[in-house]
Amino acid sequence: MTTERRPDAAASAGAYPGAAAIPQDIDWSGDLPVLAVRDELIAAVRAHQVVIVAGETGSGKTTQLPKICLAAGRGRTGMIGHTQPRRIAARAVASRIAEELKTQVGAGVGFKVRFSDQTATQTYLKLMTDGVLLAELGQDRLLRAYDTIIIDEAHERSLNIDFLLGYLRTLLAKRPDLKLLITSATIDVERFSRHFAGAPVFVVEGRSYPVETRYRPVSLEAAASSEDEGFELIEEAIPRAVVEAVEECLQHERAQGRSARGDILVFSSSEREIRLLADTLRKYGPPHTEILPLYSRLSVAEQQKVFERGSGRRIVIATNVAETSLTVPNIHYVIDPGFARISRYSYRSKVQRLPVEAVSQASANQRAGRCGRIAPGVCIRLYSEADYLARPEFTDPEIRRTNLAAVILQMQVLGLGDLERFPFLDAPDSRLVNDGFRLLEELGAVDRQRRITTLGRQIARLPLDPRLARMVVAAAPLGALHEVLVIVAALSVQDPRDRPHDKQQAADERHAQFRHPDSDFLFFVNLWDVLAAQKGELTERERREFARKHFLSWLRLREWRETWRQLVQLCEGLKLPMNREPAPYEAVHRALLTGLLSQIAHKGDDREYQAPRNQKALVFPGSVLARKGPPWIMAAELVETHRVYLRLAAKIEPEWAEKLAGDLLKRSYSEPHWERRQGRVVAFEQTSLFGLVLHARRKVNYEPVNRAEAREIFIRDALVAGDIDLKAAFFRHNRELIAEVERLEDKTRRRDLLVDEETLYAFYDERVPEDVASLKTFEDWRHRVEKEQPGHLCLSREQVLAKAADDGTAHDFPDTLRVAGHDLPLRYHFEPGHEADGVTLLLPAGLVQEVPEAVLEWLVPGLLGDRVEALLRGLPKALRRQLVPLPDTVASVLQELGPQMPGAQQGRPQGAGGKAPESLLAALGQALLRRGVRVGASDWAG
DNA sequence: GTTAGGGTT
Repeated sequence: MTTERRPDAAASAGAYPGAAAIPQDIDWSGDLPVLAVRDELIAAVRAHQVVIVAGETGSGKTTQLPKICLAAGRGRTGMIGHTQPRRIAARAVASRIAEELKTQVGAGVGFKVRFSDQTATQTYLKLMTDGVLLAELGQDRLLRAYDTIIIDEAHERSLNIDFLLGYLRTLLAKRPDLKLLITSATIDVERFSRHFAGAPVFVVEGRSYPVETRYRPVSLEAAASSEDEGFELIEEAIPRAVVEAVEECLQHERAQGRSARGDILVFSSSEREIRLLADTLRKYGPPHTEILPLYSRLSVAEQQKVFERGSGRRIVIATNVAETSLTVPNIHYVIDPGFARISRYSYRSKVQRLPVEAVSQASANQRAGRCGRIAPGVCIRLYSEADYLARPEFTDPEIRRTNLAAVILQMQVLGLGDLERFPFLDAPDSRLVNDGFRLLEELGAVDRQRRITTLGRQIARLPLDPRLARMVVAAAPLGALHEVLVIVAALSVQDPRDRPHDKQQAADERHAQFRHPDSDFLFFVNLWDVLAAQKGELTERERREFARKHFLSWLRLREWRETWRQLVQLCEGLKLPMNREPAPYEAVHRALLTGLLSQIAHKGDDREYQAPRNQKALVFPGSVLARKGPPWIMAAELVETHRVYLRLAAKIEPEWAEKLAGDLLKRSYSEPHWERRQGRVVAFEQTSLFGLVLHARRKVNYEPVNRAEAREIFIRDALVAGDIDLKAAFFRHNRELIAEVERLEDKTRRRDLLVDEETLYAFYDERVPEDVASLKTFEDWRHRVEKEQPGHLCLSREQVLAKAADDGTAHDFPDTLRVAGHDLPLRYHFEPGHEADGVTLLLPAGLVQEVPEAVLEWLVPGLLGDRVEALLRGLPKALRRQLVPLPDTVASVLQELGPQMPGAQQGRPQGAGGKAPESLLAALGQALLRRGVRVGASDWAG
């Protein structure tokens, strides 16, 4: 019986036992459109490496194609791998096909999704999510386990599907024996065909009922006066139009004379809009009608209501969850306002945006199709046909609007080379690619040259968003792996908290007991600890009851637990040690921060936070930090809806970010200056990360920052200016030398004797080594160098004097004046206008009477010239005219007056013995008289 | 003062 296929299977299958389990006779019963072209498809699969099958819902492609592949002889040298976008579909399809092939799920037909692998050695058809197939690439680069791959629902164009389609195109050449089938809704199938070298396309009709589309554009009158049209549209016009459309559906049904009621599906863009529509319909809609919201985050119990047939008419208001993921039963009418929230990652602001946008034609058609599954339906579009036709044909594929870090990292691990040259169906925007690389660099997963690092390989091994995986790797050395795994697992599944709209307060109160005042993340740890303690204590029934009472979704708790368990196993493989002791706040949050560096924020005015790249953001209202507003926080998500919200946040210290930031941290320095007390050059450092100032003004040692500049400042402000606590002979020597020259400058009333600072700077600059820029390094060096050359740093008089000093200086500017038998000190000061300008005789009080006025008039020889000139200039014009040129007169008069100065003749005591000193004015008068100019006593000015 | 929807080594 089995002999016919044995040679075929045994020849190449080797250890693959699945072939032996394939049934001989395939049951083709069932009235499915795809079966009409069964034989052509079988022939096509045999003849071509790639076949594209386009068909709408009800065509039977999903269940029949694997059977067609079997009939074409596939599944003989490897399994038929069949992917689905969603886990639930993979399971469901597996069980339907298993039934048709009269085998058990987990035997001939199996499935593999996260947390559940129901395949066996004899499995020849394996259903799986596309993510699982991608993950298997890590172990099985050529996908040797399969001889046929079916990529189902390729039109959904998720990141996974686009990556697979690109990869498979490169794989086909290396695996000529591999067959590939791609199924899609009947949209854009030519694209798929072109991508795979003109693969044949089979279009199979759908088994659905006709849908009449009616266009009922929303009246914008109400919105016309408003400033924000979009807001008005949702607030006023759409609910009104929905009420009218519901009325139209009921009229249509009455006109049809249908016996059974048909339900109405209304598409909506957000939970908020669903509430609004629900309220409006309850108020103004038809009576005796059940209004049911439907969205993914709704509790299971509330979602379940949609699937339980009630007796009355129902209007289901749903998000896009009803477009592809869930099939709402008994829908005869669809009302489509034509909007949806579309995720768009902004590479500019690094923020995930969720703008409400007009949906594509493809999406609108998919929505309309939802009412043609059981009977002819009516779809009322709340926009015009022209509007519809003006819309883009297809929704942008995910690869065009998402952060690409994870894909890039996977491609690096798989060694797929240049992402720009990878055969994607749609090439990702190069700016998104660059941004993805930037994030990986921020995480340390790639280096500056964009090569994957060891850390990057660890991150890639964890089935997590790269940011979350980074946290896990960081946690172990910080002794916080337990806490971080609990948190990361929670962050990668849906939030287990239920918050029913009518019991929000009760839910919040129940959740509050697990809260931590500073961290939304520790909520998960606190909850985890309580749940973990129950495991040995309570029965599952009691634990379910606990979850229900505390508004926790049992399903999502399970996902959390299973994710955690998977991560724990992987961490063992990565040799990351688990901490037994509870980790302190700081350790946990430092680990988390490694993944969230670009999602920190600083408190600004009001409640607003300053997020990276000059963005304003608000803490999400559900956060424990929403009211508190600590100065620095980090957030697991930065999402823009009405505003930019920081979701799941915790208080941090900016220093943590500073330490982690590495090369990302920008440092700038200001006001470098010498500090005598510290004996070094310091400056104010400002650190910033992504434009956020972490520390504005921190005094730091400037030497390691800029040694050359610090050294210059040290020489200039410490050594040259002398502002340094230095007990050194050279220093005293140099200081004295300089002081002496400065005194000379005062005496001679000039400022050009002392060499300028540049010269002194040059002196030290030449001698002080380049690595000396502080008191300590200077002294260490000096002690060494002075052992060899004691005078190495001593200035000479010549080095300090700018000009050769006049030898007569000591005579012309004596340091003392002998008066009445005493040598009294003279003080010179050069500062015109100052009280002490000129020369000052320091006279003890007791001697005041003994000093003749005349002595003081003469000053000192060096100043006599100035004094005489000033006196001559002060003469009346008539007299002065006779003395021109004045400088000549001064010079010749000085020749005569010099010897007459008191004390001019050495050894002759002034004012003692001999005649009393002559007054300067009298002597000058005599000298002028000898030149024929008579000056009266009254001619001298003041 | 409130988040479209999927998926995983």
